[in-house]
Amino acid sequence: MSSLLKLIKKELSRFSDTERKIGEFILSNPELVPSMTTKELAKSAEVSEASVTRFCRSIGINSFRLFKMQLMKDVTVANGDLTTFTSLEKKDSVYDLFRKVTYANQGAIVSSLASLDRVQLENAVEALIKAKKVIFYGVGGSVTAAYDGGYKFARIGYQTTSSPDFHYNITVIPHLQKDDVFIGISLSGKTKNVIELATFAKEQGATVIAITKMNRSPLYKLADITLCVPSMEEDFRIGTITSRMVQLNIIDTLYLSVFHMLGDEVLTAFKKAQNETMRLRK
Amino acid sequence: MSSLLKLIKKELSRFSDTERKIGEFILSNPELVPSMTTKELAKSAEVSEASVTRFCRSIGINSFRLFKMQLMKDVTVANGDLTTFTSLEKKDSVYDLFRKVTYANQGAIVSSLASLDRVQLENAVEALIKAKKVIFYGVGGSVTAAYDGGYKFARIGYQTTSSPDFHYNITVIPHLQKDDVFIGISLSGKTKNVIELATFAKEQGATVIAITKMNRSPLYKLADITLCVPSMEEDFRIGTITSRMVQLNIIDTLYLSVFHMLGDEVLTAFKKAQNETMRLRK
DNA sequence: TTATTTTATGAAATTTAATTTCATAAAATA
DNA sequence: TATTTTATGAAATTAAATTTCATAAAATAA
Repeated sequence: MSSLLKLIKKELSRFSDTERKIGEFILSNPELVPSMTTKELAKSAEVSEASVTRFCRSIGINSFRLFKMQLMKDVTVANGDLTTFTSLEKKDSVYDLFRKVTYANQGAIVSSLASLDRVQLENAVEALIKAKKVIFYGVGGSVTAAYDGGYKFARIGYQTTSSPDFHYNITVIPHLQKDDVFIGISLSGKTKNVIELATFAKEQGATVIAITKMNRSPLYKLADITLCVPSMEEDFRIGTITSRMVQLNIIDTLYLSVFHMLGDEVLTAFKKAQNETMRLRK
Repeated sequence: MSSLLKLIKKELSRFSDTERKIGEFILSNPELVPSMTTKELAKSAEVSEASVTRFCRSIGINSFRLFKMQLMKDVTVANGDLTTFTSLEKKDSVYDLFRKVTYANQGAIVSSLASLDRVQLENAVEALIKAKKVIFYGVGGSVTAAYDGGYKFARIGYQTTSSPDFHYNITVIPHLQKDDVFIGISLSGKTKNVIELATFAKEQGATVIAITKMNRSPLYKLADITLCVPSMEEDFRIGTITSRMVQLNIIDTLYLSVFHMLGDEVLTAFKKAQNETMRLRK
């Protein structure tokens, strides 16, 4: 079964009556939905059109159109043999696991196409262009993405910090200026430390960007700009793995966009660093 | 190449100027089109919206919406051969860049299916199972992967280090025992610091695992076990980005495999940590 | 060559689809 | 029991795709 259908099935219990009607219709007619309109689906599931639109948001996908795309992709891939992904089995060989992880990571990255909002992304890039200092903050599994962001943006001339140390960050945040940026990374959006520092950064006048799931979490509400990652937990072990990939994919995009926009000035410095690396290698 | 793209290519000569503009844009950006509107595509190909609609008819598909569906299906399935690689253009919008990065990352991950050797992978997992201490070491862009590895393996009870500090590592390596593991991460396999520490670790009797490109680099030759990442650098900016994803995908696999094999004993500790995280969140 | 018809195209109008707003009723909380 | 929050559908709005219509260029006929 496709990852999207699995997700719906899992969330079914959390849904309201209306949402459940929609979810159940989709689960029993997955191949029909990609070519339906909101109106048709609304009629079939006996709900309003508005509820269909809302349903998509509720499972972390930005629009009905993207939802259909995602669903179709899932259905297509599952049929095409690639590696019909079922969660981990006792008897899996190491190589089986490799294929499953690869497949899951790939799927997660692709599905971020559906969760990330275009306007929010544009706003984030704009905010970063204006900033001098950027703080990346995440804890636990999100430290990797924070670290990666800090490294990348330092390379193109930003003052960055990306320490997971809460208290260190408290000493740094007061130095943020009006146009500077705080990027809080938390899958759930409920991580206390992240929320506290984000709030603190906002008080200093910095722009707060959140990289988190699309739910009504505190971090989500608090942030000026929200970059949403898809919520997809296949196997609980794989779940935590794939979310990191998606965070990194977003960081990559921010970096590349800023790089792209800053253009030549950065490029010179970049090339200089590259040459020096080459030289040291000899 | 997908059947739809093939068709367009074949018909190209028959097309009018306007149709050719559209066809050419689609051929050079197949991964972008499925999420574009007629307006966007019209603008990109420098034609009118009406012409986009007509183009679809002209190649025998009844509506633009169906055309996109078809194309997406094709692109998804055809993913095996990602030889036609995206490069960045001056006029790319932020969202274009996002789509390209996503596509590139996804492609890189999938292509690691081809570069990673099954036996080497099995050997690596076996070595890790036997180890108590694991050192992850990479510099520059590879620090992210090293850090991630350190974090993951610590979670399942290993003694790990993953500092990019060369001298710190020199003080740690002498404590490695016979079955311990040193994982050196370097895309080129030529990074001096990594080679030196790997050599040092090997002298202590540790097993050296390299995550690197498949070339005859010093690191490649020196390592006991080599986990190869595909070498694919189209655009030099995207190149450095995607390589990190592949490294992480391999780390993920190692982690998951070891987790899988260690089984229940680790699981208990894992759950304990998970519960505590939940509790602290409140 | 010149007049007439056909074809290709973009601008504007129309139709269709999706989303948002707003009012209301139900549920949760104080 | 009063107040706030949440969930929902109807209606309004916005966005996307298609069709119509006018025009200019090419093809054909006189």
